[in-house]
Amino acid sequence: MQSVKSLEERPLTSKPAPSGICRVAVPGPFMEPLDYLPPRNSPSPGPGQRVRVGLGRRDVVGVVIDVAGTSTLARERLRPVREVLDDTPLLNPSLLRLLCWSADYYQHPVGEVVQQALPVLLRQGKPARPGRTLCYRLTGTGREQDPATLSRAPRQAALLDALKDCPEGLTPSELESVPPGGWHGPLRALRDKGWVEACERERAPAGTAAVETGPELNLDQTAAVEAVRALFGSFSCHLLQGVTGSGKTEVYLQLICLALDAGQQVLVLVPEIALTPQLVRRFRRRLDTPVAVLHSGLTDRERLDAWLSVRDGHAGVAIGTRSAVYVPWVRPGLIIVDEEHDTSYKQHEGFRYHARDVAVMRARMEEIPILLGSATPSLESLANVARGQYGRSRLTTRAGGASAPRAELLDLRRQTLDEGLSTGLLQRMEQHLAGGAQCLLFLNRRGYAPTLICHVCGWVAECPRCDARMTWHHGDGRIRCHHCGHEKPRPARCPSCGGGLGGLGEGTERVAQALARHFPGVSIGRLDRDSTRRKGSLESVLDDVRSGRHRILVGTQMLAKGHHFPEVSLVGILDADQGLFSADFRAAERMAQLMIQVAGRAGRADRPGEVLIQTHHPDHPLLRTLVEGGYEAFAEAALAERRAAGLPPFAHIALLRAEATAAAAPHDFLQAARAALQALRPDSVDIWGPAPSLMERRAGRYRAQLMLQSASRPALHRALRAWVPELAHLPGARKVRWAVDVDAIEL
DNA sequence: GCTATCTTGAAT
DNA sequence: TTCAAGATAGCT
Repeated sequence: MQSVKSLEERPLTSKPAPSGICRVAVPGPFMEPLDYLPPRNSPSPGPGQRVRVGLGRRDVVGVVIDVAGTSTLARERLRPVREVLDDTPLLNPSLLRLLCWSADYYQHPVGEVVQQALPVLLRQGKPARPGRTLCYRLTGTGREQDPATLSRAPRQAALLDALKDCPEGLTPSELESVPPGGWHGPLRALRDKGWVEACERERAPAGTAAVETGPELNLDQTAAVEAVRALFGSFSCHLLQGVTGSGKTEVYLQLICLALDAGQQVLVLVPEIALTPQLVRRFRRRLDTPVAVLHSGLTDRERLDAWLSVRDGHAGVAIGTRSAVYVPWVRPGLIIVDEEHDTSYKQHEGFRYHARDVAVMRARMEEIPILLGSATPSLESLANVARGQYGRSRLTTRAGGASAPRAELLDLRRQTLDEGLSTGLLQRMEQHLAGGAQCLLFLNRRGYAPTLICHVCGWVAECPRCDARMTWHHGDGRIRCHHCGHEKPRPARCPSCGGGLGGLGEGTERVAQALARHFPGVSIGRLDRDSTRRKGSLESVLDDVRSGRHRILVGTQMLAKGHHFPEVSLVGILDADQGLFSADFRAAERMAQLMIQVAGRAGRADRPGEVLIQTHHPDHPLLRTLVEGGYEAFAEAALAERRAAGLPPFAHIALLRAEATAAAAPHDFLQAARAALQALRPDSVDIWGPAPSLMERRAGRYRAQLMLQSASRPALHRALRAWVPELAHLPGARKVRWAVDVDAIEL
């Protein structure tokens, strides 16, 4: 383990003059820090230290951003800092800079931005010290046990196995993810045997031993590692484009090891769903350093401890979801963003930042390389490669030499459909099943039928709160709105005419039912949010597919994440048309990414997978390009379309969104906002709207938006900086909930 | 003239 | 965001 130099030992930023004015980021709608006088009886705090200050008639916790000589306000109008909460800076200057950049770029109040980068306990003013948490570890006898002897108690075996990896013990929430279906029982059994004991843990010891070494890298992987290694020590952005199963994670691990050897820390960002216990375990087994995990499932205490262990330089690796991009560190070495195309990196409410983009800026500020990995990179990143801004390495070989699946379009116009399944697809499934293989069907629609309709009068079940139809769920006999969560029992008869009701269209439930009819005796698994709601049920469905019990698996986009099924030889995409004609210009990109990701789940070396895509538009140019040329050809064509239409990444957009229960309020406010913007005469910025949002009414609120578009990023931001601070004072601003969404990804 | 509710402006 | 002063509606 490299020498650990804690933040406390680092030289402080220059000592502020005692008369200096503290500029403090406080929670509230302030685009700039507020000015305070130094505290009366203690030394003046410096940048990065938390302070308690008076704001109105209450006390709030803020962070000193910088110390200035003067204030725009008269000195006697300033209040002194009430209390300094940190002896040393909690956030270092480069992180403060990143936070200020973020606040400006996303036009969000700086105090809210800083606040959201802090663990909850620090936001509340609690001391920045690690706590002690109850955990469980193996006893001496426990360490001598072989999990294999517990074959009759698989959950105990899993627990034992996990505890062996962590000599310092596991906390209850870490145990949560180990065995499927609860850990209390198995843990009790292990404690009764005297193999496990309770203990208190302050933090993981400095040196954890790697218990596994990685496999030999192939040529592509080696080349990728070398390409990124050459970039160490300065800013550079590199795309790792690797088909599913090509071993991107091994490249990450090798690079992490190189950075650790050089005494540096590594930050790894993953999409929400990808941060599985298996991934964390793999990292812990392979790396010679504590691995701090940061995600929303932690308790406040655990989150603070993980955060501090990175900030103090204790953990060499931090792996986390979106908000981890703001974790402070002391020896920045490398940032990795896995599945960089994933839209969950963009926060969809409040401070609407894009963690991947912030990560790139962070790498630039820290002067370190950043690696973006994906099998299906975003068009933004591919455009940056084309412009020469990003480097790129490709991984083309799949594990075990599996070849890429063959894709084919199935023209639905010449097919009879049974519950969304064409004869052509059913026949092909039969062949594959007869050959002993498995089939996987993708339909991005859960429930039984997306519409419940009256066969007599045409009445359809609509959500009372949204401009949307309610989806019929057969399993529990209810109808529910997938947009707001509203649900009720499925009416027995048409409320309008008393006629009989039926389902229009297909969801996964209905397709699974139809498949059961077509393939009697074949076990069918379903993978969607409904079928995996119960804890452990996701794992049990996956196990049943891997063990071969299920021969057919039908599911939603959950299929696209992480699980590989080597025995699957046929992938059916039931409805490719959804993404083709959407009003959202990113729909096609998302559909192509999903299709490629789902297709990537299948196949093995001796039996390449086959992908059948059902469509009513087999001549659609983008779809054809995707099928004939693969994702890269698709991306090239899609980028050409975007360029011709002047859309991102060839233009930059920002949305002003507004919503209210009163139908006219959003439009009126946006109209005023538009006028205000035009009065500023922004240079080279186009204004579109106000226009109703794609689904105008949602959860009882009417929604509308105004779009700003510019080919020039500086021009767009100049306009935003002048305009956004005016918005709150506009007539009607308090009658709506409004938000600025810079680089909006969903329209 | 009273209270309950809404609107508005300000916070350093 | 949170707070409170001022404005307004509805009522006794």
